[in-house]
Amino acid sequence: MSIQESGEMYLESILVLSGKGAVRSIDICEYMNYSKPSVSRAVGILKKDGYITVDKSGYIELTSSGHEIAQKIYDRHKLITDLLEMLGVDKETASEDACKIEHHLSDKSFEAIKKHIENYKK
Amino acid sequence: MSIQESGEMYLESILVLSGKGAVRSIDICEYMNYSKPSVSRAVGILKKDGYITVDKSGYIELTSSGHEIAQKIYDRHKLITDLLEMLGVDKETASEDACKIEHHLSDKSFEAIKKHIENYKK
DNA sequence: CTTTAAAGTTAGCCGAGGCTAACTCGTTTC
DNA sequence: GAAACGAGTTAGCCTCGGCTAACTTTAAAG
Repeated sequence: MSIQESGEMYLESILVLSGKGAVRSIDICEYMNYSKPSVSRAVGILKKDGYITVDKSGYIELTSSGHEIAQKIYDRHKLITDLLEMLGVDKETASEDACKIEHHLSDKSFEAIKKHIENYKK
Repeated sequence: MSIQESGEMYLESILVLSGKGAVRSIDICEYMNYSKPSVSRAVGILKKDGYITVDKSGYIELTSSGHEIAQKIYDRHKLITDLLEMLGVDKETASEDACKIEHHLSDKSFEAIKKHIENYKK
């Protein structure tokens, strides 16, 4: 089965947490504010589908396909946040909106916004 | 219970269909490409929650609260489509993306984009 | 060594929101 | 007036993705 929106959120969270050290399920629980069983199941699915690996000690790492998705979503998150902030939206609202929108932006729209922001910065 | 994303889609569809004549459940089925039972249940919920009225013949109308939500979502749809088209995205992709993003844009971001587009047009 | 605490899993509930199959009901058509 | 068709409903299935309760397992602390 192809990845769902919730799966994208988990992968993105793992990517973010990876930047701060080793990642276990419990870290995902705290970060996403989900219960242990919810995270346990999600981790099992992501593992089964080859998006992450989990070692004997419970440490989680993104595979290349998992990393690809996580990075794609994270890039969208940053881009949308930047766009909204450029338009005068406060950081917090921009990030909240980006969090939900990031899953729904096509590649075409992503590229268009990116080009626009790059031009604007010049 | 407060309205869900799917409820917003139904209300928006009813608004759009209203512009083309009277609206029955079967019209919503065709427009949204959903089965009759799915639409029947959704219509029942929207009615129960006071977003629409359904007369003895099955004709559906938005109440003021239903219309408010439908219009809000439709306005977001148009705004996002406009924004993406301004950035060079083709009409079809812009509309598809807008369809999904429209449910996730805060009032703040909506207003910011609106102001930006208005300035740009001048 | 035993107790405790932290991490993870298993079992099973729930709501949302799709679906099909099969029924009802009203109108049209022969 | 009987058959057929169109619209809507009822019953019930399924997946997704949260949840709690309760269990296991491992490691730390006394």
